[in-house]
Amino acid sequence: MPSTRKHLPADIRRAVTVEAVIELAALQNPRDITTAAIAQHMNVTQGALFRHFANKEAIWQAVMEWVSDHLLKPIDASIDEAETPLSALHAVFMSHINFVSAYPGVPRMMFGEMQHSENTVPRQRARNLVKKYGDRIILLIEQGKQEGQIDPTVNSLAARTLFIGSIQGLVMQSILTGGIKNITDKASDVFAIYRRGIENTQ
Amino acid sequence: MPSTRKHLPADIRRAVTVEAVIELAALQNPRDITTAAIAQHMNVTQGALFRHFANKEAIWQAVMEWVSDHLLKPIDASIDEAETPLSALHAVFMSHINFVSAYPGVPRMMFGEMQHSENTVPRQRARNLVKKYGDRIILLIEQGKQEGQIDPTVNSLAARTLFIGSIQGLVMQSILTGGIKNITDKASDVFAIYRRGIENTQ
DNA sequence: AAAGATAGTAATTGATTACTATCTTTTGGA
DNA sequence: TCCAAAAGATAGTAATCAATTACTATCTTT
Repeated sequence: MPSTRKHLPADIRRAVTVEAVIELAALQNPRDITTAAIAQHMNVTQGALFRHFANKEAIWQAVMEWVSDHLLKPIDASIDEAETPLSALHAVFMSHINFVSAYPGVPRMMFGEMQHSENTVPRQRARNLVKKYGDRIILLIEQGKQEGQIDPTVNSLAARTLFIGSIQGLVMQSILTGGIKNITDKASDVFAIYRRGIENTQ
Repeated sequence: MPSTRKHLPADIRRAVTVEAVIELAALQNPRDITTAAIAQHMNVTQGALFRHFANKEAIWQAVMEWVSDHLLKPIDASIDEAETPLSALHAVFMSHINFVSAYPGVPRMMFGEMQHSENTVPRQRARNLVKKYGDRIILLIEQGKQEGQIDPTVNSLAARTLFIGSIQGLVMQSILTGGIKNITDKASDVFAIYRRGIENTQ
């Protein structure tokens, strides 16, 4: 239960702002979330936002940092707990699906940030997140090859692309059908195909 | 060489407008392509656009129709020419990659249209295109199962999701790296993994 | 309790946007 | 050759947006 106090400490207010943006992103195109809409959603006047952020871009920057933290943390935990590279890939896959299921606005924001032509700070953060994420996938695939679990003839870069794409496909379909809830069920079947695609079948 | 005449017949002018939007979408986020930018790109004043389109949404509608035509046509041709369902899938995959390689702005527009919350006509067209496309994939997969080329235990819906996702993954990566040209090379490796994932290995 | 610091309000600004009203030029057929 | 209709130019409008300003309320420290 967030405090109903009117005056919040600056760091709390910034966190509340980030939450507001993430919640709004689940309901509408992130690109046309106005500062007025953000402020209204957190019961504050529009001008108050600029007490805590230099400009709107700074808000997006904070949001992307939040996403980076909250996606990578459970994923790294999944990797640590897994016993084999292939089971780690599966765990990462499911962690990721759980994340986008909990925060449906996030993939929409990522798509949006990527499309920028100018290299804004938020976009750099988004790119950086995807890169870090991809590096972890590559590492697991290489480990899987070494341990004989993954076919050595598989192109690791292509496997990484397909891994990320498989989640994108699930997200896109959930956007189409409207429901992001049953995404978890379908995820298993999709990963099963992916797994067959890279697994070593000697 | 397009005519350098100032006054063009209405149907030609509409076609030129669609082309302008598609070209601009390759350079910037489709959402913030202004009518002024479209007009400037085709050497016309902004007000002139509204001689040929009732409003901006009508422009997007025309663009989505163009996309639908120009994507489905070569894909249907690929399917007709192919001899087996699996080779048809491969041909469709490559047709699609060639298309997004030729018109890098199109996937960006599709992503953007999908994210709308309101059900605008352009968004409906986009959804409809994805549905038609997906139906073709499902059909090929089912045929492949019947002919024994594709593993019958594979979930067809999941296979469709992964097929579309694989292309999305390639597009996303090309957006990240900036170059959409070498996407064709990587595409083969990605499809190879996908193929392994669904192929019948009796 | 006084005083300064922090957080929020309400109103306003300039810039940008889609769209429109009016005038001008071009085009093609009689 | 002339003229009406089509196409484009010019010059607006109203609405929206991010950002700023002057001021007020509320906390915290001494």
